[in-house]
Amino acid sequence: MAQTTLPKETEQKIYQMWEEGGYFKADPDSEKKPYSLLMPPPNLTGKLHMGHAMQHSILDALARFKRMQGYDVLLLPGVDHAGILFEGTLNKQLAKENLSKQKLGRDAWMEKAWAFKEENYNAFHNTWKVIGVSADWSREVFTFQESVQQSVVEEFRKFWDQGLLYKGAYIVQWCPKCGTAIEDLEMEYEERKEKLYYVKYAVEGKSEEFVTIATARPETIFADSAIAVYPGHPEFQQYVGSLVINPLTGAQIPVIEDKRVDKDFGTGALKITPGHDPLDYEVGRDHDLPMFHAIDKTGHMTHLAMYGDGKDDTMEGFTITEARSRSEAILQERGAIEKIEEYTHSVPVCERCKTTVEPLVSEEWFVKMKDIAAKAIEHIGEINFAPKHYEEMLSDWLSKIHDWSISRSLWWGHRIPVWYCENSNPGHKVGKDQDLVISFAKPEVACSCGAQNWVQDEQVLDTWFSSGMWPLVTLGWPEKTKEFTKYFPFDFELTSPDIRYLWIARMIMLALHFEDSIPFKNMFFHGRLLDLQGRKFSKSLGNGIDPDELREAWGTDAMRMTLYSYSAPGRDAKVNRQIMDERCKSYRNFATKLQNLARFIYELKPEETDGESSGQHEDDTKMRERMQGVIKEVTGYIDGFQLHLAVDTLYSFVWHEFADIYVESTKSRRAQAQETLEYIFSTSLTLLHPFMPFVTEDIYQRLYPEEARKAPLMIKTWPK
RNA sequence: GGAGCUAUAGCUCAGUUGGUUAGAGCGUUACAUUGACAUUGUAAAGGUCACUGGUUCGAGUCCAGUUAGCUCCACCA
Repeated sequence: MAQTTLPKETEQKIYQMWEEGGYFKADPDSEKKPYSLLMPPPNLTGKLHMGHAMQHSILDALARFKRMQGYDVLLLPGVDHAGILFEGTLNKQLAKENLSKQKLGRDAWMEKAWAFKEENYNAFHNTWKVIGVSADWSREVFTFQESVQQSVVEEFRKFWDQGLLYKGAYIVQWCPKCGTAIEDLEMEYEERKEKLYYVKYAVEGKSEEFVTIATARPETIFADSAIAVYPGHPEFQQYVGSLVINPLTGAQIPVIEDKRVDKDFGTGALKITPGHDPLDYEVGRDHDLPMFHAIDKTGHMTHLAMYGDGKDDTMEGFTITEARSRSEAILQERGAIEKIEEYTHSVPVCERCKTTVEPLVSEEWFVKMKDIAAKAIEHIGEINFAPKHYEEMLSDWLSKIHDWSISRSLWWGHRIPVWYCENSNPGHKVGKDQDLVISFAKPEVACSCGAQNWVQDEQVLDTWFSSGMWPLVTLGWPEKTKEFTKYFPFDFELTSPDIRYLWIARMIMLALHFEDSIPFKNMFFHGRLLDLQGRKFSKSLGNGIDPDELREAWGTDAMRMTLYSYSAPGRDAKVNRQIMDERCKSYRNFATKLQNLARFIYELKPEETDGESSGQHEDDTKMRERMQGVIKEVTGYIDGFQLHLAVDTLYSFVWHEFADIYVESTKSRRAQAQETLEYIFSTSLTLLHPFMPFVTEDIYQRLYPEEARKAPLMIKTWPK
């Protein structure tokens, strides 16, 4: 007796049969009405996990359902190059071989990167195919393939022509480990117990008078350019306009007043360090304060970290942690510390590598988002969200949007397609008149110096700059291909709620901006599978469940059914391996039930009619009516993306209404009921196919060899 | 500080538009077994649907509030 729903080899054979039959392929030339589904491209790191298995199972069920309903279905697959994540993962691996970006250099590193890409990429295909995804593999897209690179250049060029791009030195969140700017959305906060230092700044000319500030980061005192107090500070107001002495550098800095200083925090006075804090950056800008950098992009102290005139009075090269304790010691020595408090606060860390993020000023590219977001807000109602309330959440976020920082100091990504004339000293300002060309390849024209001394911008684009275009680039944008005409906007897209702002909001904005259209008609947010404590599955926690293991243990169809049972829109579920096994087991048993029903109904068919009239018994009529009801219910549930209800309905109908009650009741009048038995069973098989494609196809092939020779169950007409 | 989600059987979850005795899987208990199926069947135990109030002929379902948990956004000198 089989342990799984079907032997692996049988599943493989069936998949191969489908694929060779060309049933996965969309046909833009066909007369059939289109139904297009877009696979969220998994990140090119590691293997596919339970969340992917969930997404792909849902997509596949819908695709199969629509195909059976006679649509020309396009299930478009692809993979995301996952800029920062991929680069981080690769660098970690390289570190084990004692290699690094620096050691390898760009070209050698890229070679490694492409090899790593291949490795991951192939692993993806295996998982996809074994779980039965009926995607049109001939149209698969990788976000870093050349055609997409060309599309991204067009995207960039259009933004530029529309005056929506700008480049400049702004304060950004910088991850020293990844070596790049990241966005607010790519940070998370870690609660940390640190110290809050109350530091005294002596008032110039009055050695006994001080302005005291509270800071958690004494190492940034080197880059202070002012002290700000809130307006009307009872103690410090009198010093506004005076100078105070920086207790580390000895520099004189002004005391200013600013209403952004919180009078309830610390002493009501704030040191202003425009180079290393976003709020200070703004205050500094508004007060025309100079900007200093005491910390560099690698997280080490710069030459500004001088606390005396001596050659050795420097912290240059110190890490931030080292500099902090050293600064504390020096301030103590100098009597500049009034007190130190225990202080628990949240520290921003890089979501990818958990390194503390340093705000600093860097030269980056930005897209002006206000108008783009406004248009998205205007049209977002045209998208049908499941669950409904996500529409408002996205709309809220869009209304509070800020400019999008799109450049990343990485190598794995779409290179910014901007070429500067090497000799024209592009400097740090980029304006429309700059000697600059937007181009995928090196421009062939002469630049201002008369030769072709073009150099390309060193940075790459944020990975979401290309994935935000996913619904467009997968259909050949900006070309108006026949695929684009037929399949855009997509009928269905889904994702985990985690990336609704990073990704979903971007796709909506970009499609409306460039094509005046929503990117998809239905947007489905599935819930997440969490561990019993409600934590996300992660490598570091080791709490993940490998979909491959479930598949091996119970069979693909059993795993798919389990995932559908957890697919209620927007509902998370807490599971562990045991709970998943229990569900899988019940669906594996269900598959066995189907096989046994098939054997009973078809193989143990009565030879002769047993004298009963072949006319229908009252039970038969009732059963057929009930079947009609089930068809309606299931169709309705799938149309409403309630796969969990569809699956539930079929499970209890087939097992408990049909097998347990009806089939039992026909044993005394078997011949008379035979026709109805076959009708109910084959119809159920058809209805189950989108969810349990392998078992149902396998049974169908055996029971209906004649029909199956012409066409598999996969494209049998959906019952009405 | 702002927003959202969740609370139903021992566990994990369903419960479509408010309508008789609130469901499933697993678990528990008793019984059944040689003609499709022990990967089974029959039956049973187990729920004041978080709490309080409201709307209604009628509320797990709608409204308000309370409590608890989770998530997101903003801020964190």
